Amino acid sequence: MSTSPDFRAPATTPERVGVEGLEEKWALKWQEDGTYRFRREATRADVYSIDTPPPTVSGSLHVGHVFSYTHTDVVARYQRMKGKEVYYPMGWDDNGLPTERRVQNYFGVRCDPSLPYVENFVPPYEGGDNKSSKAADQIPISRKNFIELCEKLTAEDELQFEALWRQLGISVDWDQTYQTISPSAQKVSQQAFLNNLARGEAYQSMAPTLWDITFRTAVAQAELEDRDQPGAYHRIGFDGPDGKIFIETTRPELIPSCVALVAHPDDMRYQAMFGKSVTTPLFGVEVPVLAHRLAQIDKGSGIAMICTFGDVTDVIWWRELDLPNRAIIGWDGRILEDAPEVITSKEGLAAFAELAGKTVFSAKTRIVELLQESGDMVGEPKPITHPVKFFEKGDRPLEIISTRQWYVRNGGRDAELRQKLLDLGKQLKFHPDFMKVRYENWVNGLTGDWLISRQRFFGVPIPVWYALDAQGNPDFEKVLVPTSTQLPIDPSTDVPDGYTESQRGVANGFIGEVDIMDTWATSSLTPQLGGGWLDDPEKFAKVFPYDLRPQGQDIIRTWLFSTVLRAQQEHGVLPWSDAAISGWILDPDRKKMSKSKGNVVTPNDLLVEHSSDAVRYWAASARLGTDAAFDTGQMKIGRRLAIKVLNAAKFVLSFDAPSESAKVTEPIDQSLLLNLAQVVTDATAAFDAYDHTKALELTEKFFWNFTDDYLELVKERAYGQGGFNADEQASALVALRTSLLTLLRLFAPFLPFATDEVWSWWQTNSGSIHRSSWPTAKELEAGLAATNADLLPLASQALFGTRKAKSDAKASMKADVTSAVMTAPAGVLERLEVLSRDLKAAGRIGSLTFAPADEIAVTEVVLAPAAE
RNA sequence: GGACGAUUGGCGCAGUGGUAGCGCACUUCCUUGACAUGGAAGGGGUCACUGGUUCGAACCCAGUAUCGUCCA
Repeated sequence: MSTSPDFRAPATTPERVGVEGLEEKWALKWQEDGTYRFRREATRADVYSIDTPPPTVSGSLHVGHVFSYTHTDVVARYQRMKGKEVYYPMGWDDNGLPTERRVQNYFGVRCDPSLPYVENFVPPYEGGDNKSSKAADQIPISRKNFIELCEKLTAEDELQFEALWRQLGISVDWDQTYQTISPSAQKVSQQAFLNNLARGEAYQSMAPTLWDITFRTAVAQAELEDRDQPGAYHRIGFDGPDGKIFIETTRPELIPSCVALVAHPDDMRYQAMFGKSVTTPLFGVEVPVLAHRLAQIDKGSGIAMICTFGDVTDVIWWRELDLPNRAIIGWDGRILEDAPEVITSKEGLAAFAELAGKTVFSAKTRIVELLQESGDMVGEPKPITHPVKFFEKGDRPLEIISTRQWYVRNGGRDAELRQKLLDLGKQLKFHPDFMKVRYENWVNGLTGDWLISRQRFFGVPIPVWYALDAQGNPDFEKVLVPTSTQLPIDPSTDVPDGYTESQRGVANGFIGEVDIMDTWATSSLTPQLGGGWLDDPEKFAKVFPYDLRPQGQDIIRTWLFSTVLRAQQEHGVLPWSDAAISGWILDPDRKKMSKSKGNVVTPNDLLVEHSSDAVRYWAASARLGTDAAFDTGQMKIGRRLAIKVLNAAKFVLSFDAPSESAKVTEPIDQSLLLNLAQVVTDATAAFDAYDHTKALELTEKFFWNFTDDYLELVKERAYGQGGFNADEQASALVALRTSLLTLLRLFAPFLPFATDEVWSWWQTNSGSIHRSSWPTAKELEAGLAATNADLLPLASQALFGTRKAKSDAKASMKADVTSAVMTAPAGVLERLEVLSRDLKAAGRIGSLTFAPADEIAVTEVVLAPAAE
């Protein structure tokens, strides 16, 4: 049991203080004491819940992690001290491609689902260099073996992450962890999908799909990025009724899949051609010439060939102009063996045979030769640079192929849902507010539903089977679903109700869906995963909707958006009330730090070198949404601050505790507490507005004023020297201890190690400072005369005058002054005279007189002869 | 090309209408009994540019430039 903090409590201070070793000591103590454990008996109103996007465990630890997680932790600690029961779980994102990739490189294996499981499989090596190794050198293993290795490696990675967070002092409840691939996560993910399906929010569709040929998987809009690539315009003639029509294309290899030519309806050059037909070169296929607003008059020759499919504009044309599908690119990125049925001529089939089986690249080379031989191509290819769509994790251009995929409605094709999501975005409080625009831009820019099928191995299976008809062909309209109690399932090994395993793949039997879900389909459920949606509904009711979602600005369109979407579908509400967006870490050249640039610093070394409090100080000095420079200088300041806190505390606590009856009677002491009360008020307001940097700045500024000026000013009185009586001494002691008690708590969210260290010297009956109460202005101001507030800044100016006089005289600050005259404007002079005795003691001034003048200064200083 | 943000002393930043601030670095001084992992004093900026509003602009408005991020 702990009691309220008591400034009179006796203290035991160490001989020497330092920040070394505090991390190990306190991380252990907090763990033993369960300092950050969530107490679920709290009411919902008393809970503050945080939904942190789980870090990708297979990614490397990055100083950016330290940065943004500190921002969140500062808020968590503040809220805890405000009396909230903080629910701060930690998840591990071990689901998906990054893990697959890392396992391949780390163990030198790759997944081949056709292989059987091998008991006690030993991978060729462990601890790969994390560089991409050649697929040919990797040993193929079964899906089950592969997944076992994924799980083994992620478990190791999780331990590393946890150790770092503990060392950094992130106040996570380590009893509340979750993974995005664990059985319970799979259950949540599959249940949410089945709910989507039941409500008509999930559907399957045969559609042109952006396809990464390296990963052999479909890719969603959120995972796309444009990259400028070299290409070349090939000028190619199509035979028309009135002679040749020339197009310029970067993809001549797609001529066999050409379904039409298209020009802008206003383009005068092609008015006469609209509605007529032309014939494709080499393949002799008749295709129409059509008009569409998306054709660019000023691009190339102004008329383009529509293929199925060369780019996303082709997909739009294909859809809007109702064109046939003549796909020629397969899942492996090679030209299909069979030509489209529309190619019937002997010459056409012969030309296609030249391309069949080739990669897109080789097919392009060959068809250019063929076109040049036939004279259908004019001149040489004209090099250009143009934007090409890539999978953000891929390194080859995406192709568009037609496949059956599962989709989740996201407002991209539904104005009503889109508006609903925009409205929810307006309700969500972004910090800083301007980040909201990124969400709105994304929602407004959605062009289609969310494709969630992935043709990968390590992930959450789409939990459905399909019935097979009498011929043994799948009937994708007959979707067989599991019951909730069966989850999680793997359709490739589990069997739907009403069937037996022997019916798998046979006529009138069933087959399992082989695809897994997009990682976002699970990651968008972190509120549900972390809060116990299915397993612990009682807890879920206490933490959902959450109070805070902290995250980076880069994942607003992915993580934030998809989480809002799923919460809207499942619960009809926002998943959180506030979103705190951290900025980037920039290197000294103002470039974003990233592994590929080789400018990343290892967080562990930083924490050891500067201390965790110091690194936290640097991170906490950056405002939300603002990019911060990686700055070890700022860490050194943080380290100095932490040490200063320890030393100042040691000094204050070196005096005997004042008696029960002691009161703050001296005007300057009252002024100190009144000024501190204002800091408490302002810092609290700043925290409530998610402006932690302002709270830190205010506290820090006051603290330096406290040590540099106030401590010096009342030192003599606190020692009971210089002719002060016991009441006057006691007044200083109460003020000193009360201030320290308050300052420690104001600093606690930023410097959790140093502050709890001091707390343990002193508040031995009060438990951890991190479970103590946040200070209030009210408790400081009680019984004080508000009119004294102005004295502290005046005292600082007066001390400054004294120091300047000594500094100008090149004398030691300790030098005795025989006499001096302090000047100040008339009204101020009376106030300063109140401080006369403290000022004389602090400045070692024998005789201090006061005189009116425009400015506060110390003049006519007569230094005592230096004593030998 | 669009959206958003930034531009303040050598560096990193604060400052949203009333005579430019902080930290680091720099110069000089002080080894004082909490702290040399310290302290004191000092030098250094026409607040990116151009217009406008205003008695008054780093701050509000319009435009320009440069940088960054996201999206095309």
